Amino acid sequence: MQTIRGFRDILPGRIGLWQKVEKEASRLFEAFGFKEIRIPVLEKTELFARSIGETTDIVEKEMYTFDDRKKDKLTLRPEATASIVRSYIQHKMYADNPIRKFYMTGPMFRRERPQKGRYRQFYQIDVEVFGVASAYIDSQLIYLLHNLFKNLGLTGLSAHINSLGCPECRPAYQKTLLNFLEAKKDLLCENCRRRMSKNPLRILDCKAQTCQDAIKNAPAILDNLCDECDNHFKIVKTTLEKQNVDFIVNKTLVRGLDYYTRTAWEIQTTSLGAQSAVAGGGRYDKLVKELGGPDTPAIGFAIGFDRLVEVMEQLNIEPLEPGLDLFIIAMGNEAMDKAYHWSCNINQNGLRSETDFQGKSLKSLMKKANKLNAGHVLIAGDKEVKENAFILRNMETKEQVIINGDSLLADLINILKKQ
RNA sequence: GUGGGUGUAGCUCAGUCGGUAGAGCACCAGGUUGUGGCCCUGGUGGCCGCGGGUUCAAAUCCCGUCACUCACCCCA
Repeated sequence: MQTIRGFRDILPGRIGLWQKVEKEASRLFEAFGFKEIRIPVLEKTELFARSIGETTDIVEKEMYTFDDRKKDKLTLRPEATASIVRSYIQHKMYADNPIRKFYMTGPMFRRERPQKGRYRQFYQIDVEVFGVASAYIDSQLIYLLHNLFKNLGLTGLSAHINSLGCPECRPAYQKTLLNFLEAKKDLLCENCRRRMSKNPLRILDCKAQTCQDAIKNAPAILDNLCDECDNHFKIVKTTLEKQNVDFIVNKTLVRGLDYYTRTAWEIQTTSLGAQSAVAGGGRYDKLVKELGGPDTPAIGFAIGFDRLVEVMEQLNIEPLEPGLDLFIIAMGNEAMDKAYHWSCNINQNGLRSETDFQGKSLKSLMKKANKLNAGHVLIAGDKEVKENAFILRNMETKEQVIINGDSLLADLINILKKQ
């Protein structure tokens, strides 16, 4: 038996970086006033089809969709935004306070061909803000990402930003773009010719060299924004500059989901081959209304957790690896019984301790203590039990002290807490 | 979905012309009857990814399949 394609176990030996990220992310997000939200892994297919877009690759061919026993069409979530919007609307969160700031972490599912940094079950750290139209929040989210990555010790990342306009200016721009493309139609790849009718903006993002050449002088949405969008984007840029967040304005950054408006961005890395996006986000001012809620501006981003961890591994960033405060070596039945109760008691006091019940030799248990990275070892053999005096060894300095059995727990906890 | 590469011990890998499997690390034990990291000695550990075919004989050649991996596509 083995995991199915594109699915994987993340074992304890490699969990340190995951925990480090989770800890720092929730600390930072909470500081900025975000609240954790937890949502289901399974939703009605319709939710994703309507929000992500019927003609996107995700909905067309990447979702895990099936009929449940009552013939409802269900889908394992391919992303989190749709579900959070659904939740916001379902619980009428807009009623008593339309401004909501959420974060969450969890698995997403897309049936793509796996490769480096891309799995069929992958994890995202997701942040969403509802009810704030101001460009400052766009800037703040990018700032937040920048800081999270900086705090985690990441280097070599770059933020690409763009504006996709809004329903005021995008239709006119699309017409301009289509006019331009019509003349170049024969030069475009098959895929892009298909895109012309469905989502012409995406052609700008095509990686095919022939398409890149063909659209070199294509009109950019950035040059065709309405005044409000233009102003919005300017505030995002100047705010980032003031906070010393480096960014690159990338006119061809389009992003694959239909719901984005105005600001869109991506954090890219060069260390994962073709999978360059470590995080991506954007504004989606029309989605809440489209899904049946009140007209509410919204914006969010997602971090590719798996990718982030892989980048951290490449940079040799230290994982979170709590050592052991005390390893108790017990030899003989009576000692083992004592060791068991001591260990439980010490753990209740917030210290980390372990003991071994296999009845092995002192030497092999010392080796084990060493491997567990124990700060101290308590030695309890027949002799110590008989004399009611136990040996506490500091594994780093090799100093040993005798601890009387009567006050052992209190003394131990005292010594260990000082470390 | 398309194309390439790779599957041998827990891990990293070697294995010649087809002759039934090896190293380093890890693990266990001993060297030290009760003291870790270094060192030395020994030991455990293999359906050679799985299934089929060719052959007297297959880790080795052929076909299929599963998985991993890289690129395309797309995205996080």
